[in-house]
Amino acid sequence: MEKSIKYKSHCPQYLGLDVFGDKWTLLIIRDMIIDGKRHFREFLSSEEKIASNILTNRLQALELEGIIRKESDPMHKQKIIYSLTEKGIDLFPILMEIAKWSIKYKEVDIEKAARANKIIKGGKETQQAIMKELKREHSPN
Amino acid sequence: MEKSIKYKSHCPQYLGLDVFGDKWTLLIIRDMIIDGKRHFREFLSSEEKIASNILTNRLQALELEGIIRKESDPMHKQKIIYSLTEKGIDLFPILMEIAKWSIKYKEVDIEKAARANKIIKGGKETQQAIMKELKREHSPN
DNA sequence: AAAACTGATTTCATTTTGCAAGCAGAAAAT
DNA sequence: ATTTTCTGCTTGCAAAATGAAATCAGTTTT
Repeated sequence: MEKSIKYKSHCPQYLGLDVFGDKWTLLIIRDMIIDGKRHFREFLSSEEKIASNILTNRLQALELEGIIRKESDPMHKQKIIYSLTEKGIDLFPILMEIAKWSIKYKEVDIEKAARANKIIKGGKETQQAIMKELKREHSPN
Repeated sequence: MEKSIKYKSHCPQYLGLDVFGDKWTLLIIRDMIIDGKRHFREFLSSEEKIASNILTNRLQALELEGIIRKESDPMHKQKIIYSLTEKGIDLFPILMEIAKWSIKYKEVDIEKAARANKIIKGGKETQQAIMKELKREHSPN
């Protein structure tokens, strides 16, 4: 993720990968979209075990990019709720295509594959319904 | 891309990102799929200017992963032709979803956006036709 | 008052990347 | 025939990113 240096190109794939082309960023988005995670410690506890400094760095970058939003939990002054913007929710189709490919070619956990396949077989409508629901869940305030 | 160490999880997104979750890998695939590039020097000449050692590294990893195939050019003994396997061609939908997102949120080159939008609007059929054609072009021998 | 939990920071070793130059071999040009 | 150019690829080294562990100051909970 570049700070705001000049872009190397204006190719659509490059511009996307410049934002989320690394090992962790899309996994954080996955945590939020698929697993409904919202707090720092939840992200830390994911199977892949991201380091806390990297997590902090990515959350900041994602907020700066306008993909997530930081809000303080009204119920717990010290807790911070991370939620997705529309820009973040729109990464969902990318996550699904990655899942599709992995299910075909890698040894994906059978339950997770089943869960993903349900959405894939549901087609565009199912996917849009999920995204619509996500937009409600993640709406500000 | 991990050598063959234990996977951190069997989550579909993680397993995919473990293969192509970096700045360069999908750009090489883009070069092959979108721009029809087949030779080392062609990849080197892309706008984003990948370093030659990184390129070598990624091409090796992609071959090891079974995403690309190396063949020597019968017309030019010293030239090597890199082509896509089915596993590589199946990354095309991911590239398209990334393009879709970038066109919506980033300053994508207008001509490249138009080219991508044509495919997007063509729907699943257009996409499948392109992939079928790619499979012919990239078939071994 | 102590303990546990919050998001984050610090330190430091390891790994990955970026950059520039250079390589041997093959083909093309002179 | 010999120089020049082109091929995929390597090397050396600096810079940046990552990983791991310990630690932090507040805030809740016990």
